[in-house]
Amino acid sequence: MAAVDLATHPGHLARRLQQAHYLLWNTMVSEEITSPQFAVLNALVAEPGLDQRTVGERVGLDRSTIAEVISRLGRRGLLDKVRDPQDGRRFLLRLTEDGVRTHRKLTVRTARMNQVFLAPLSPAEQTVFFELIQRVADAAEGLRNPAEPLAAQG
Amino acid sequence: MAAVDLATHPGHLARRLQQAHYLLWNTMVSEEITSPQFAVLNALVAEPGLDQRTVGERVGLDRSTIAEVISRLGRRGLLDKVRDPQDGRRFLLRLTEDGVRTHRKLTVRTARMNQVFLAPLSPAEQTVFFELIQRVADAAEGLRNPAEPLAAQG
DNA sequence: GCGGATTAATCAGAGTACTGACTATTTCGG
DNA sequence: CCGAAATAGTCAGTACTCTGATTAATCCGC
Repeated sequence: MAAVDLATHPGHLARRLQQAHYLLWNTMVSEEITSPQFAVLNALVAEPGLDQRTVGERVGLDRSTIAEVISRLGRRGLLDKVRDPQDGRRFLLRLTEDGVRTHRKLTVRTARMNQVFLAPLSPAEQTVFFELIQRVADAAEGLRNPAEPLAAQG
Repeated sequence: MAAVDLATHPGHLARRLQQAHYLLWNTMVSEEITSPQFAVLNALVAEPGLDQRTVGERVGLDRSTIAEVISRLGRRGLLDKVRDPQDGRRFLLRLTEDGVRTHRKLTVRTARMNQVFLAPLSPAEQTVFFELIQRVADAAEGLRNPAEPLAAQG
């Protein structure tokens, strides 16, 4: 009997947390626009004219995934994609009016959903919740991209 | 400028946390066996002979996903699947020797990985981290399956 | 013991997410 | 200015994740 308790495995908890969120999003926010899609809309509201790669960086999606998400949003007429005249490798992204409207509508619903989602925690606990998750995620992302070249190691 | 700060959105944080975990798992634990696959192996070490649906329940995966995960583990010879003679709808699952060996090996590596992943938090913070995530996830899952029929509600 | 409801599993379809290989374009050293 | 390196984006392949529809087997009321 060498089984472990998955409740002490942060990866397992992270997955369960995300699943629970996905479910609530589906019922309280939108069945069409997903959470990552909303994140992309949001990034383009904040900084219109970003290129695809940078949007991915802002919302934490790799080049392949961001390409698919953007292609879906484009098909639904929520954003436009034009070649950068200054750099023919880039596509510049900008929300359509419909995209802006959709973002506005979902922003309200998302706020409501977050309240329900976090309701089991007191305001003080919510602050801790955000802070701890962020610290763990930031640190792990840091392991990925070693900013400074490491010195010799055995 | 109506953009929101995604750092205050638990869904976004959950996704980032999971991605960070995925990455670390890949480098520190296994490139072949994924974290959900390990969860299935673990469930079958704890309770050999479970059926597919129950395994899904234990690890938090729906019927479709668990079917695919199990089919992959079966293809790799890590588990066996036999019809329940008592109930012809069910498949009973049991790890092969190779499956048990793999679980044992990954258990060690997973423990190491969890230490690295949680290193940014003090032991006290780690406890809080687990507790808060679990409470939020449990509550959201509870919204999904109303255990007892609710009384009248306005 | 027949027939409808329930339950276990599969299948089709959509979306997210990664890696590795490739193409197109730009940048920069000589 | 030419060619190598770097960069943006695409494509193929794999895996996870959900929903809704379908199939097969069991359960249960009569």
